[in-house]
Amino acid sequence: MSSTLPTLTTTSYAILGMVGLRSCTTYELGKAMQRSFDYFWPRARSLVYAEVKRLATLGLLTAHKDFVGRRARTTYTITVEGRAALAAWLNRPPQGFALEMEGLLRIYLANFGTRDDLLQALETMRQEAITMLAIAADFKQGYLTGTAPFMDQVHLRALLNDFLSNFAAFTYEWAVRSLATVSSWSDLDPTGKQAAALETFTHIPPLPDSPLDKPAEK
Amino acid sequence: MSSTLPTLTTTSYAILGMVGLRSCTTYELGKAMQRSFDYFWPRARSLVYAEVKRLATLGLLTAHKDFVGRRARTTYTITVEGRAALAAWLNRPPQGFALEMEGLLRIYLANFGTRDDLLQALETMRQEAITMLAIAADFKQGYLTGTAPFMDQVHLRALLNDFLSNFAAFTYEWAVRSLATVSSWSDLDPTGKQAAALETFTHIPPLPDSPLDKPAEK
DNA sequence: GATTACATGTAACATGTTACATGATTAC
DNA sequence: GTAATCATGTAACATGTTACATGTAATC
Repeated sequence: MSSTLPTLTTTSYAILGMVGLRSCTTYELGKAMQRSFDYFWPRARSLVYAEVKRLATLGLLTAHKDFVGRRARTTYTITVEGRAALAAWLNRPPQGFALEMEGLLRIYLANFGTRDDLLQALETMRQEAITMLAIAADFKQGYLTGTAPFMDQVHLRALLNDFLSNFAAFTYEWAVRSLATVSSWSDLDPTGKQAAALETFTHIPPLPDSPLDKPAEK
Repeated sequence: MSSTLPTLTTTSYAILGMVGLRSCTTYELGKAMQRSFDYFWPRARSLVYAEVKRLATLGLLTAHKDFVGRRARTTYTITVEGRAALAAWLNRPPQGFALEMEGLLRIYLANFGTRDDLLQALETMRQEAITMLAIAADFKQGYLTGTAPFMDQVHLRALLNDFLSNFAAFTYEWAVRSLATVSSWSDLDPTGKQAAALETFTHIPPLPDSPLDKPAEK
């Protein structure tokens, strides 16, 4: 025991953890992944197949094969070693986040295109925020009516939903006010737009003035 | 002219656009990329070298070689075709966004670890938000004092900074309130925590009730 | 003149995605 | 019984990262 594992990726732990919550087939896993992780750890369904096999090889999952007609399928269950690996991972500090937003890149480079291009990009982002809000509302519904899976995890899921729904709401509001600003322009020429823009910089939220427990410098 | 280009990636356009803003060497490009794109299109510096060559081969950039001592270096400049390619790209709707946040995954799987693990993860996220706020504050400073590069783009950069600084502020506040919640627990056991959690679901922001201009369905 | 930091790149590798293939089940 | 959709997977490919290698300038 306690041999050092070949380094697993975050995705490995994500999958290991999902199986830990409930034994399931690879297919269910792929589905659940999309339902649950899409907004904070998005991965293609096809990844699951390879990863789950690797985890089984490492002894972190056990595979149970059965048949539907003549077609095989595999159900995976977490092992004691799997739980230990998860616990060890959770004890290490998390990686930083990454945000990829082509829409923002388009703002950065907007002056190579037109005002209408920019409006279009902003509108697309607004639509996405709406989609995300709708999904968050669904989750809310599920938990409030008690029909959501893993009701015993509400206290944790609530933290997540707080983040995700407010992220969506914030994005929505930003898109709306940006659309208003750009709509008020007749083109993307800087002339006459600087003063108002500089003014908005004064509204950006200040640094928190009393860090709760900033770790001591060494 | 107008031959269809072999499909360029978003990263290609990001690089093409940076060169468009100002001709520069590959090294400067790598630096600038990190300074500018890190929070909405993060990529490793080493990518630039390969990509810039490809763009030159396609005729979207021109390369100018000169020497520092006996060592060659290359300065790139955008071509007319490069500008056209950028404009065409800006006219297409942007890809959706992707958020990758290991910290949120750890919340999802928190019950495989301890309360302290979770507090640690939240604290790491709070620190990251602080870092991001500090960077946003620097940009603000640069623009307000007029020392920032590309001052003529303030009207666009202001939209970006609005997003990024508010995203950071939002994340900071979420981390603080989540830390408070988890601190009030003695462990991660669900017992006695559900009611309060369900209550928070009632606070999630509602869907906007009058979409501005939801595109007509077909 | 040795050490360190800046500048310029390459190669090997890791990770992830798209497109396809094909069996089983359901709806008509 | 045939079309559509669900379930299960594989292989080829695209993209991106880490680690290294090495020249040049700055500093002391």
